[in-house]
Amino acid sequence: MSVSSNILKENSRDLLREEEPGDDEVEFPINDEDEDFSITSIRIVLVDSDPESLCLMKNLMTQYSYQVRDFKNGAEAIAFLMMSKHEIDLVIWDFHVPEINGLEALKTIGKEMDLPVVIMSHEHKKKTVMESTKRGSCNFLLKPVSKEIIAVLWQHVYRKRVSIYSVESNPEENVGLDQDDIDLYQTNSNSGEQTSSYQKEGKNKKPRMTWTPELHQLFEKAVEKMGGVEQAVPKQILKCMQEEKDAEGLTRNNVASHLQKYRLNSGKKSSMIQETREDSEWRNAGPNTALTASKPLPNSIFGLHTRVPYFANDQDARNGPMQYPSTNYFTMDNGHFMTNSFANLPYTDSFHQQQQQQFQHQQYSNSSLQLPSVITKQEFPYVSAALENPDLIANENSLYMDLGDYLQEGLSDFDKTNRY
DNA sequence: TTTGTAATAT
DNA sequence: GATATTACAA
Repeated sequence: MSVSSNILKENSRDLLREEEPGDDEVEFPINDEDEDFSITSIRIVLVDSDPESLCLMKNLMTQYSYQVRDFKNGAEAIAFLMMSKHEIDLVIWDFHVPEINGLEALKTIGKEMDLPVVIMSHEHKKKTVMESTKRGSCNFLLKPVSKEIIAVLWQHVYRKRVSIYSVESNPEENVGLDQDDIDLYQTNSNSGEQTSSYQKEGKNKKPRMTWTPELHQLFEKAVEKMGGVEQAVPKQILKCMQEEKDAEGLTRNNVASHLQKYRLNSGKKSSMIQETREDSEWRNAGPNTALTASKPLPNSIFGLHTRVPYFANDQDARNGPMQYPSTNYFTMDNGHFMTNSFANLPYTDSFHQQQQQQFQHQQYSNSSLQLPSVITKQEFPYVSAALENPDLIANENSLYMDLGDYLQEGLSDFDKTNRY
């Protein structure tokens, strides 16, 4: 652990070099004697037409052990990228670069290379943010970019390297499509049947049922009506539910299974009264206590994703995180612009409220640095390396976009443009 | 037959 | 990992 932070530091020292005109073969030293996840240092191309901002950002990033190659000119940056795309880990592009703005950059980079792109801008008009995100920006940073944010930029790279969710997005379909190919992914949104691979030889499998919040509400109501979790019994619950509403396709087994989980859950609730003192200290730590950052965040399933999840419609999007806390979340980064959708969408029933609490507990609320909700053990060394100098940690630029608006305007578009 | 539980599949 | 399905003992 300390080893990797040392590596980071050492590397950062001699790796940075100024851009030399004419020197086309600029390359970052690469030595990935890839043991477990040996990332020596993260190589970033930074593009911003504003020299001051560029310089500031670069300096800051350098302090965090990133290797930075900066460009004022978009065309040059693209040229460089074309040449060195395999040596670069991440691109940060100012939205307002004149010749090649953020969107164009996203388009080109998306087409020509497989690199995560972060867009930044001095403003955060909805349109700017939306367009960037739709175009595939994996983060949107408001300038001036705070240190905390910079400290965690590595994760975009890390996610990609580990490729947990290996991005299987039919690359061939992507080639040659134009700016207006926004609805590229709309394949089977409404076009009747889907002839998916698992539908071989007429043996269509029974579809997996999902417990929507609505369904669960019904379920809970039924359970309540028959005197609590312990009394209720699958068959009667089912009957009760079907009286209430046409719960078509719902089997007794489904109910039994759900009841099983539900009981488990409610049992846990009553016995899980207390958090450890350490937890509490961590959670209650003030916003500027950089020290607290040394406590590893809990390892869990929620986390940053550089893709926007796919939802069939707005309603699903709102419900999704509750419905599938483990798989369907509206996660964005760093707590600045994006956050889980449940945040503004309180639930009224106890089951979901409980889940919501769990979410929030594991979410940004317990991080003084607005780190992503979750960092795995493996990831942690990189963060801690970056954070080793507490002086660098400041707390500023807390900006929130109103998520309600965002969802309303954005989701129908996301829905068309992004699949998960 | 139904239920509770645990293994198995997604 | 979590959740849904399936299997099976009680």
